[in-house]
Amino acid sequence: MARNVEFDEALAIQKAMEVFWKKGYNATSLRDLTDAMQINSSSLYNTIGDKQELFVRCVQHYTNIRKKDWDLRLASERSPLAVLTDYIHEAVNIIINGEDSCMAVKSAFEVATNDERVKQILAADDQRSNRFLYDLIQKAMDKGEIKNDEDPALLADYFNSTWTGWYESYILHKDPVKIKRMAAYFIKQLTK
Amino acid sequence: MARNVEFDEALAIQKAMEVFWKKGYNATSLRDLTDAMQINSSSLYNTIGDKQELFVRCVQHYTNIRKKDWDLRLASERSPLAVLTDYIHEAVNIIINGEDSCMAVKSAFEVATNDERVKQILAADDQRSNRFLYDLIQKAMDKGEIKNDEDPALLADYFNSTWTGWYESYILHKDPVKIKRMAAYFIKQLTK
DNA sequence: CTCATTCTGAAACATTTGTTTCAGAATTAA
DNA sequence: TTAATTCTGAAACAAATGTTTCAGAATGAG
Repeated sequence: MARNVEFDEALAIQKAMEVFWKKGYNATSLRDLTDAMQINSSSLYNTIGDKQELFVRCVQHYTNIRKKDWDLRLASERSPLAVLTDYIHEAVNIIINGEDSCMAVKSAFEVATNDERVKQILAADDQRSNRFLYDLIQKAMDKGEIKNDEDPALLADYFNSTWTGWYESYILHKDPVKIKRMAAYFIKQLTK
Repeated sequence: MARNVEFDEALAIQKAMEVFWKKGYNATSLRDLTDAMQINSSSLYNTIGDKQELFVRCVQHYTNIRKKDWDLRLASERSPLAVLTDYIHEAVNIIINGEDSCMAVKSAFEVATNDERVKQILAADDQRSNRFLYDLIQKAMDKGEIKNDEDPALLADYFNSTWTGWYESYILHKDPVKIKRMAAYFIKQLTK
């Protein structure tokens, strides 16, 4: 037959994702992308497609990574509450030390309103995040690690939406203490 | 001397703000703006300045409106808790019925990371929002309307960052019940 | 090796972008 | 009215945008 694709598509998607993550969809040009991916635009259009398609693939990639992380944590042998508090502390560290906000959050506000496919991917991702919290809360309640006088689904919903505001706060104020105090209050609410 | 500016600048800013609000900064073109403002680009550049400057003015305008609303509510004769719960219910209605998410939130994620002036304006706005909540919580505690076993500043921080996630949730799931249930839990936490 | 097929690189594409130019219309103070 | 000044409209600007084209290099099957 004929020759195969020369570049590593997975790596190229990873590189493109990093650019989209940092600059956002609309502020990223095709040149920015092909520079980072180290491929020619003709190769891009031959294999992946146009800018929108590439973005969809990048968001997919981003949410896949998150999914793997949640699955790994859920499979842990440790106590549900410990897994949950660890997760929260690591989330705080990512907010405080990360170079950019969560790509899912940024994309929800910039792109999801106009692109149905992106919205679907992010909605599914949010649902998994929700489910992750729900499972941990439920298990922690069963084990008596936290009080069970509240609907775990409601708590999962509520806590799941809480992170987003922490990102915004850190963008505006760059105050690590603020985030840490909110996280501490968050955990205290669960356990007390 | 010479002739005066023909167009109503305040109205033009309002119109520009609506476009930026809906489409975001980067997805809005100068043509989009001049069409909505009904002025020629030469007039725009002569009076207000370039696209960035116009955006700054629009964000300013947006946050000014919010400030007025908070001041009005704080001046109310009603009980602090009633003012607070009313505010929350109205916020929920805006999320559920509004055509777009909060412009301050959208701009924080899309622009504030790259534009120092926008960041400053939004940080100041966030501080006022915080202060608004703090004052109400403090007053409600003094009046014994809510329990006072928690630092009001922490509560204000925490609650202030909570809204943002509700917007994201509504973009992704368009589920009014979800938002209402979170708001109810929110109020319950305060009062119980 | 041959040859059909597929990929790549560089250039070109038409649009759209944000911004500027400038002649002429409009205005105001004298 | 005059004259100095400032605004407006239409057109033009270079640069950047997303996308396509195509000749030739690379590849794998026979």
